[in-house]
Amino acid sequence: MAAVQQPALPRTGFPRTIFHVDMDAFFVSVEELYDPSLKGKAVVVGGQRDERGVVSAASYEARKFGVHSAMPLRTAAKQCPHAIFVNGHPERYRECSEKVYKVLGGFTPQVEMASIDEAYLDMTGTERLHGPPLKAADHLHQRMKAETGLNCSVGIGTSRLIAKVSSAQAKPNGVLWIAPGQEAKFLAPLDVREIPGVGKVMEARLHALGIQRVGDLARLEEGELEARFGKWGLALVGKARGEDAGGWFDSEVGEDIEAKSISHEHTYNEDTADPSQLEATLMRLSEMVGRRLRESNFHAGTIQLKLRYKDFTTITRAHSLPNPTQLDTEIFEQVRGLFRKNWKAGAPVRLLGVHASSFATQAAQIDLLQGSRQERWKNALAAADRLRDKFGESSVSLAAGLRGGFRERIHENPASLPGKSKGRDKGKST
DNA sequence: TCTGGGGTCCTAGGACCC
DNA sequence: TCTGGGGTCCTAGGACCC
Repeated sequence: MAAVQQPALPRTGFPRTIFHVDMDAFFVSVEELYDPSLKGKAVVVGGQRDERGVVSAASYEARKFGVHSAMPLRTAAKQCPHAIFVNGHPERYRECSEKVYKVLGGFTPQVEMASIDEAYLDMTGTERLHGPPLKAADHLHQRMKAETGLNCSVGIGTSRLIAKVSSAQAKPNGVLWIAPGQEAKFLAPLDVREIPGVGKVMEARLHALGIQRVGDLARLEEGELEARFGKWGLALVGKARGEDAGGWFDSEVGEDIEAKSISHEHTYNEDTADPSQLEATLMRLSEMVGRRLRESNFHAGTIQLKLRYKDFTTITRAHSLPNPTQLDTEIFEQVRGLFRKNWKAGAPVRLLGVHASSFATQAAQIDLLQGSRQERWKNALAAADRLRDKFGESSVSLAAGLRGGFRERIHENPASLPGKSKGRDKGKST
């Protein structure tokens, strides 16, 4: 009997079991591992009390005094004068984050670090191995503490959204499981601000409509939300029901996502209008960006300058390159050109940034290596399209995709081929 | 209060092409 | 000669997240 191919179940056809694991006061906890005398005290990580900068993380003790992340350090010092201020140590956090990742990998291969201190796990179908969700989470909790010395909170639900929101409710050091079917009921009493993606601005706009809690969203019609908030409004309706509506939230847990940009920026401790100092900073930032491009083997097609003046007005100016680059000198040349064209000479500068994006795909990189072939290919493909326009879809065919190399053929007119591809017919050629 | 640094995604307008 | 409409790329700015 022939095997019957089962149609893939739609994603919504059965409930997934998603864990969101969020480390508690991560930076502070890591600092405590290095200096146990900090335990139980008001600790602020991010810099010294008189520095220009913001709080990266605050201990629960410091939070009692209103200190929270993103608050200016100087404000934190006023609110909580007895707090201990600690500089951040990114290497330590990265190292601990790797340990966290290893622990999580012991539970499922489908682990996705969403940032340095939080991860999503797809635990669907692991019950035979790990038991029911709450038991698995309890086990995870213990293993995490034993192997990293750190506490975490775990949210469990049928979507990333529910897992994320429930881990926040579980803090600190707790576990919260939202049973399938209970999503909307769980969300309804929460402030709209608890929904990931609703920030200060969206919150204010929703409040202006009389919407304070997630449950209030149900009172508005979908059409009205879409009219007011566009694409976002529609997604919001889904979110209020606990669905992973739209964008990144919809992706499978553990899918590899490539970086889309690399940037570095610097805020001066004191504003400066000295051109040589400013350009020296741009050089340094360009080198940092270039190094990371080469590490990741990316070539950037667009280079962007960021410039913030004393009064905090900020401009960005971008330029796209004909040939994507990963070289410090080329990055610097571009960004210096943008700087010279756009800086109001003499105006004190607070921040400079260098940003690289539009990374070349592998195919485009091959094009690049082969110099003018790129141009001829583009012309050939454009010619094929024009033929199609004139004579119909079947008049021209491209024999193979880019994957196998440059094997395309324009059947009707082989002479127009831009060069020949030799060998390497089968298999990947990258 | 006086506002870091690293990212992602979205919107909107203009250029350009078909 | 005038007109329109869609698609894509580029640029600038801003909301949001950790």
